[in-house]
Amino acid sequence: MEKIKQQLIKSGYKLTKARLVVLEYLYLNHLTVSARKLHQEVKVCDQASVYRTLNLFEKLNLVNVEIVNKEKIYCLSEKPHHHIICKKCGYSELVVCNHDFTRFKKFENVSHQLTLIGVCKKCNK
Amino acid sequence: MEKIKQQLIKSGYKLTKARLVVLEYLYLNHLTVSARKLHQEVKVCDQASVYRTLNLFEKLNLVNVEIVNKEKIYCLSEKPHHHIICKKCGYSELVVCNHDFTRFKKFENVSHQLTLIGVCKKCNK
DNA sequence: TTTAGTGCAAAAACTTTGCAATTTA
DNA sequence: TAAATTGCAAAGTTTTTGCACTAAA
Repeated sequence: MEKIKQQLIKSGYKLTKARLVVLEYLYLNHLTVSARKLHQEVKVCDQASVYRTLNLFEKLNLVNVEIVNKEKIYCLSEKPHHHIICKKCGYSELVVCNHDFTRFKKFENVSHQLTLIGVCKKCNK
Repeated sequence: MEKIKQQLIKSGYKLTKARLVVLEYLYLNHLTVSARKLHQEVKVCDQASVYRTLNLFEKLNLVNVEIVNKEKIYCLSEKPHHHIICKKCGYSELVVCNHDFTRFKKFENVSHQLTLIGVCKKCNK
């Protein structure tokens, strides 16, 4: 988390309350959050600020965006990992990332997003 | 494509003009399309029908949804494949899928979405 | 003190919905 | 012909924006 703060500063952005709150929220709940939910739960700042913050984080590649059940969800990309998500109840677990998808003929700076979607055994009873 | 049509029929859905057009569009342009663009280019049916069709296809797992540059993009999931996409110009290529991400302790019926995002060498000059 | 960032409220963009009319099987 | 699907127009959501005010460095 400190590292991310440093990166924000280094890139010329200020460490504002909105950014710190969103960052902390993503850090603590770093499984899955949509912008809407994040704003509902973090009442500290305006929704516009939540969106602006998430957009900034996205631009700086601090977060990954995925879609689950028609909802954009955000998570910190700090540590390489993925999620496996139950499409019925939303339960999710981290999946360690040990993939190397970086070598391509015509592309450089390649990063990857992997989302695993299934049904957890509880829901599948 | 025939296989998909059969699946629609078997699931009790009618082969309407809207569905055929969207299906064909996805088949021909099966790299990346957003709902908006799809509707712009396929002027045959109403936007509501495009959305309804894409939602149906999504429910039946006929398409995958990913996010690139804040845009939901759809592609047929018929053949296992992924995309590598240039985040600057949108240029994309298919990447053959040979991954097996199906075995998990607490999950069943696991499918995966993988998106590779980079910068193509043209843009990186 | 300066500049970036915020909140607010309004606008824009995106997606869904109800219902009468149409189309498919 | 019956049932599913569509178009249209309106409503609902989500996301962005302009601008005066505030906070960070």
